[in-house]
This record gives sequence, structure tokens and C-alpha cells, in this order.
Amino acid sequence: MRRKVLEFIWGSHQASKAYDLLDRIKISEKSATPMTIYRALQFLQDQGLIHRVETLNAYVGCSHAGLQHEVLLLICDECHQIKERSAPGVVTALHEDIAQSGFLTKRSTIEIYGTCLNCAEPRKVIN
Amino acid sequence: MRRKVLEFIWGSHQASKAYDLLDRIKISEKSATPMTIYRALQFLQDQGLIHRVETLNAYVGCSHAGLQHEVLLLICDECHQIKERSAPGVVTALHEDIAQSGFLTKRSTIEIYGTCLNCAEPRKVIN
DNA sequence: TATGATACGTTATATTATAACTATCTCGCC
DNA sequence: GGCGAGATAGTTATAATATAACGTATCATA
Repeated sequence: MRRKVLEFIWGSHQASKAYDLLDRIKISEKSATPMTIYRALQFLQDQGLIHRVETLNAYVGCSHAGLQHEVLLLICDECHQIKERSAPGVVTALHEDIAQSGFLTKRSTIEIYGTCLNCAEPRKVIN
Repeated sequence: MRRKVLEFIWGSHQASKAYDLLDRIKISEKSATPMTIYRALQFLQDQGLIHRVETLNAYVGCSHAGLQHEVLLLICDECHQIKERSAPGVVTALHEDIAQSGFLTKRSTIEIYGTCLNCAEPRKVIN
């Protein structure tokens, strides 16, 4: 079950919605309900295999599975593809900056919207 | 209506949930429904008077109303108070770093969880 | 064999948010 | 004064997202 959910999520560079996953899972697993999906999603998050995209109420595969890391998601407004970026330097700088105000960071959600390289320079692709 | 919603939100340093606001508004405005609240919230966001806390599905007053700014929320796990921090330097650095990979940032959501100064050093308060 | 842990099934419900249509109010303008 | 346009709010219904609570099957192993 969990594997199937993971495969669906990994099959897309866009974020997957829980109920869309449910619809797809139901084709082969007739007994699937929302619980089925949410349990799988919880498990996969616990294992660090997927991330939840908070701004979209959706889920995306983790590109650095296994490694502990700060999550920084770049979400393209045009193609809706999501890239996970590891920018430990800047993120650490951000945390240190925040620490100066006396706030002890435990975890952070950073989701950035804009235009990805492919969508910003379509000519490179067309010509 | 909008003013009342804003007052309720501003009356707390914690995030306000839409349906909690609804319950409170209903005391004086019997006709209030979810639409009432969500319309007010939308308006207040458009005016830059409040921010949505994506990780909590909740809303918090903006401490820099009127100014255009990157939003960076510090959320304390202990007291649940939320501080809005403007850290233009680091956030700009983050955007520039991301720009190097060819991604053009339009907007970002940054929500950081941890322990605030008051909760981290309770002795300062007690002694 | 008992038993405890794990994964999944099942039913119900909670929580968050929007669609679509209607009504009212205000204000400028003829 | 009366009319029309835009803004605000009322009303009804429903969509979308997520969890609670309890039941069942399987399996390793003490």
C-alpha cells in the first residue's frame, strides 16, 4: 500500500493531492479510503521519503531521502514542478540570524514560488 | 464586519482559526457564516493587514502593516506566540542564492518553529 | 499456543474552504 | 428625486482536506 502511494508520488514532479492519490489507488485497491492514504502519507513522511507542501496541501517526493536536511521547496508558477533545493549555507545563515534575536529554531518550512529555469527561458528549449 | 474580524485577530499574539473567529463573531453578528469570515480574511490579507499561517491554517495580524515586506514567521512551540520578523538581509541572500540556480523568486512562505526568548529563558522572568 | 506488534479495513465525523446566487446600501450623477 | 454601478454582506449548499475510534488479519516469537 505504502509502496504504491510512494510510486504515485514519485511518478510526478508536481505535488500530489491526497484525494487524487486516493482515486488512483482505488483502481487497484478497491478498499482504499482516505484513511488508507493518510496513513501511508504519514508513514512516508516519517521515513523522510516524501515532504508535505504546506502551501498546497499536497505531497511531493523527497529528492534527498535518507539524508537529514532542511527542506526548501521551489515551486514553479508556470509548470507547477517542484524542486527540492538544499541550500544549507543560506538556511544556516537564516537560522543564525534568527538565533541572534533569541529564538531557537527547531524546524522550518520554506516554500518559494516563482519561475523555474525552463519556464523562464523557453527559447533555449524551442531553438 | 472586517473591522471586528481584524480586532479579534489583533487581540491575540497567537494564530486565529477561521471557525474560532466565526464562533466569536457570531455572538454579536448572528448572521455570520463561514463565508462572512473567509471574505473578511481575504480582504484583510489583500490589504496586508493579516498573514495566513500556512502550516497552521490560521491567521495572524501583520506587525508591519502598510509596508511591503517578506514575511518570516517565528512560531513558538511552547507558548504558541507568533512573531513576525523582518530579516531582509538574510531573505534577500536566500533569494539571490536561489537565483543562481536560475529560479526567479516571486514570493515565499517562511515559517519557523522553535522556542522563543521568553520560553527559552524562563528564569529571567521568574527571578 | 498465546500474545503482542504491525498494517490495514471500516464507519463516522471533524475541520477548512469555496461556489453561486440574492439582497442591501451608498454614492455619484442625470 | 430617481437611477445605476459598485461594494458589502446574507444565504444556502457543497467541496476539499483530515482525523477519531474501533475492528480484523497476519505474523514473529516467547
